[in-house]
Amino acid sequence: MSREGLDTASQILEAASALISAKGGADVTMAEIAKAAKLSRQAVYLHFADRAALLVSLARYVDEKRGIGEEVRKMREASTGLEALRMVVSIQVRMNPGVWAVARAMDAVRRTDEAAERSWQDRLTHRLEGCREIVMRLKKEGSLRAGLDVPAAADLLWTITSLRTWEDLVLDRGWSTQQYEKRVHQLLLSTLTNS
Amino acid sequence: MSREGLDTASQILEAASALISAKGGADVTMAEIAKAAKLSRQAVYLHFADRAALLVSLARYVDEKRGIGEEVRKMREASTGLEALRMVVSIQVRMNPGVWAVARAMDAVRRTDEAAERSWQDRLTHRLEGCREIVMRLKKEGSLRAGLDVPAAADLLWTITSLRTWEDLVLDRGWSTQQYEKRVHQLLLSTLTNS
DNA sequence: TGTTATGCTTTACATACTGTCAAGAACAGC
DNA sequence: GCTGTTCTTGACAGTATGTAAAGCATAACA
Repeated sequence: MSREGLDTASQILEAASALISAKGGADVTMAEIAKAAKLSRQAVYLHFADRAALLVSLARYVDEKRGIGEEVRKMREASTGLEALRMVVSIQVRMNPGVWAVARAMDAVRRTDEAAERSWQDRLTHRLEGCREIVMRLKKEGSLRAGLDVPAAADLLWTITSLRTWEDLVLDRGWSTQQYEKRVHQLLLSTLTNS
Repeated sequence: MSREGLDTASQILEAASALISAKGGADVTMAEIAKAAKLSRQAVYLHFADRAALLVSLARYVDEKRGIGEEVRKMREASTGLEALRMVVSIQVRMNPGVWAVARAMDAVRRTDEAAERSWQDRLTHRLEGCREIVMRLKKEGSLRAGLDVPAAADLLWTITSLRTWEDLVLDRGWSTQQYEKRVHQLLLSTLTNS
């Protein structure tokens, strides 16, 4: 609780975030995290009930650090649905690199851990809600492609702009940031809109 | 090596496949697999060097059992690129339910295991090659959307028809098989073709 | 019929990680 | 100086992977 710097829990999350990003995977042990945070392994358990709880907090921490909330707020205030659509892709491009490794770690444990699964579903439905809003704006503005109902369009927007798709195209297929942004935007336009 | 039935390795893979499908995840231990195959845990290690080797073999086994090779062959012999495009989606619908759980298990271990990662990349590039063939047929037949180059189109086809997208839409978002088939086909048409 | 090779079992062990527990040190505020 | 909080140290139980060694059962072989 020193006046300068972060509290201990945040120090742990910071260290964990750095470690997971560096190793690029979920295979980070509690001992490694503790060491990186310059604490004993047991001290970590004084702040987080278990590994899953730490990861859940970590996901939230990484989001906040990246200022995702602010970005999403800006997107909501876009002048048109079409503009919001463009911004969604832009946000993915800027946020995903820093979020990816931690998200992978979450995804890996969520099958076996109840808390992680709930946290995952929270984030999932939250993003889905954002997609639904955009699609409804498109519809309201007459931009939504004919014969496409709102729920289906929202689901499509959601999966096309997912971290997984980004991972496929950028990390596996080696698309540059510019290529991803341009092509996925075009994909969304031809899929969801009548333009 | 009994005349009737499978050999021991196949018995193990069969048991592992059933277990992973039943539990729907990668959290299956070697002891559980052995028990399901009615063998001692050590006997499993007589047939597979380690857990990763077992999973790699398992992926191949599940593919063969489902007859994926035959399906892909049929798709290659489709009369037109547009027809092949329709068949890709159809294959996903029929194969993914039985392949999904095993693929999840593979995906989970591939970050930490070299053999699993190589096997994963093999399958990945193989499917990607199939996507490239289809896109080239589209181009040859003049169906490819204007301004879309072949590599980019192949990557898009590949990620849109991936197991992950299927998982997102069918398992997470609850799309029915018919909905997935129809909508994803439509998505591919409006994204990749000029129709 | 005896011998041998194969496939499997049993038991034990080394290693690594998670999570728990208890005793004590360091250090703050009062 | 006392007390409460935070952290450390060390130990422990439980579970998983993977290795090793000795023995058993059986089918093929001579």
